[in-house]
Amino acid sequence: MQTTDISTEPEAKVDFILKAAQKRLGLYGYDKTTMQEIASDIAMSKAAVYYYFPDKESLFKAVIENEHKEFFRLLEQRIAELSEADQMIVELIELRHSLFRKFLNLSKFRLSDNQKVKPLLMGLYKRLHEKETDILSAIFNRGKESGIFEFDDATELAILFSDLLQGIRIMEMKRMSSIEMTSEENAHLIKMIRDATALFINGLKYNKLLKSKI
Amino acid sequence: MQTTDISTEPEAKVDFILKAAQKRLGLYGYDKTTMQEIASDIAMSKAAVYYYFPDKESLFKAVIENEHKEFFRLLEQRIAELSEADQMIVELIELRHSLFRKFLNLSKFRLSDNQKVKPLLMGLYKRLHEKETDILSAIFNRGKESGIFEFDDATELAILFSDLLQGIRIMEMKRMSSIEMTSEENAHLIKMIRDATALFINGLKYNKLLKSKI
DNA sequence: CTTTGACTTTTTAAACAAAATAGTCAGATA
DNA sequence: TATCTGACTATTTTGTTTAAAAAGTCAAAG
Repeated sequence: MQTTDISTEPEAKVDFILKAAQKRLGLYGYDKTTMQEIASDIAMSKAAVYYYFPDKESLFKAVIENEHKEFFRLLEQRIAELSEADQMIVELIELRHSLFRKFLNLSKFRLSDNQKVKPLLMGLYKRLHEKETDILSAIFNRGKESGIFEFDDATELAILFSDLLQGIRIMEMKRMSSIEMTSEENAHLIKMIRDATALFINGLKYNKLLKSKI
Repeated sequence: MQTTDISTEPEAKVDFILKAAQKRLGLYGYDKTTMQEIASDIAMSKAAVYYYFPDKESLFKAVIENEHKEFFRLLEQRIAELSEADQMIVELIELRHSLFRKFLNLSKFRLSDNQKVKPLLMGLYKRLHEKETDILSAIFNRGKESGIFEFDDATELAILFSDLLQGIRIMEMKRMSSIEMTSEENAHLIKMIRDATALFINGLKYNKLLKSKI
């Protein structure tokens, strides 16, 4: 878990700690990583870590927020390169899946479900979900304007789609043998997500055809 | 919780116990109902209940299997009265939703998640899921034959649809304020299920249109 | 064949002690 | 001054024992 040498710039040090924390968090989850371990990974004392972050919760919150920010940055960049709404949705689910994989253990909050951390994770997930549905709404509306989709309420539709994807993830995780996700399991999950997405998109297109014929 | 008088027929006595157990199970879940309570509810001694059922697990297993049997009996009866595949699917999700509501506390296995009961519940859920996907497969195939649906693999499709519905239920439950489900929450859940189903069906119809045009 | 009260066994819950980890701080270092 | 550390305290988690509750058994009775 030892990472390369420590940067001396003040700003970069924070990033350095974040990166170390991210590794542990992604692999073992909140409860199973100690502040001492993170400090040791980057050859710092625990107290030094506390110099940059007031407490464990803040550190992990920063890690997750960082990751979410990166997700949305990448997503908006990729979407900007596309013109059709259906392609944008496909791009979104692919990127969203990598984010999910990165924080697999966080999603598996059955084990190590510290009652104190739950509100934090819930809050962060809620924000992610909200921003995701905002972007989805915008994409759906774009599809409506360009004349390939038809529906009533873009926000409701976005929430439904987002829930549906999360639901598929949860169901597939329940089937998983151990804590870890094998590559077969991952392949199956991403296939289900793609299939569901394709059907969903086609449903919206069918709605459009129905309306056009009237 | 006192139920009316006890039947004296030997066969009916089993049903009587099952009914009493069902009430408790549906309301409080496995861990929070004792054999003594069930016995008291129907003015029997605990030992008498044990005369009919070897242990607690068998009793509750019988309760759930009973309910599943009833669900499939009703479902097949209703389906037989319909001619179109899309209508059948709608009928299925409505009936399935009432079954879900009946055993809400069982689904909420966060609280009172006795590690010993989980395998039992998992096994029973698996069987329900399998039979449900079998029926769904048959319906999808019927829709394909009658020329309104198009897809590759009916079984995969059925599993996807069933997972997707269960996922929506789980997501909605996570949003629920307390243990109980308010009528607003129920209304929202059934709306999401209906919307998702409608889109799913339309997706299959769009696939058919695409194929026809080629 | 069915039921029961009294019984034993197993499981859950409470209380407490021990170990691990989070978080603090005065002083060192550069 | 800003950064860092070892040694410290406070809190949380874990393990252990004990008491209470619930599961499960059985000889005897109706």
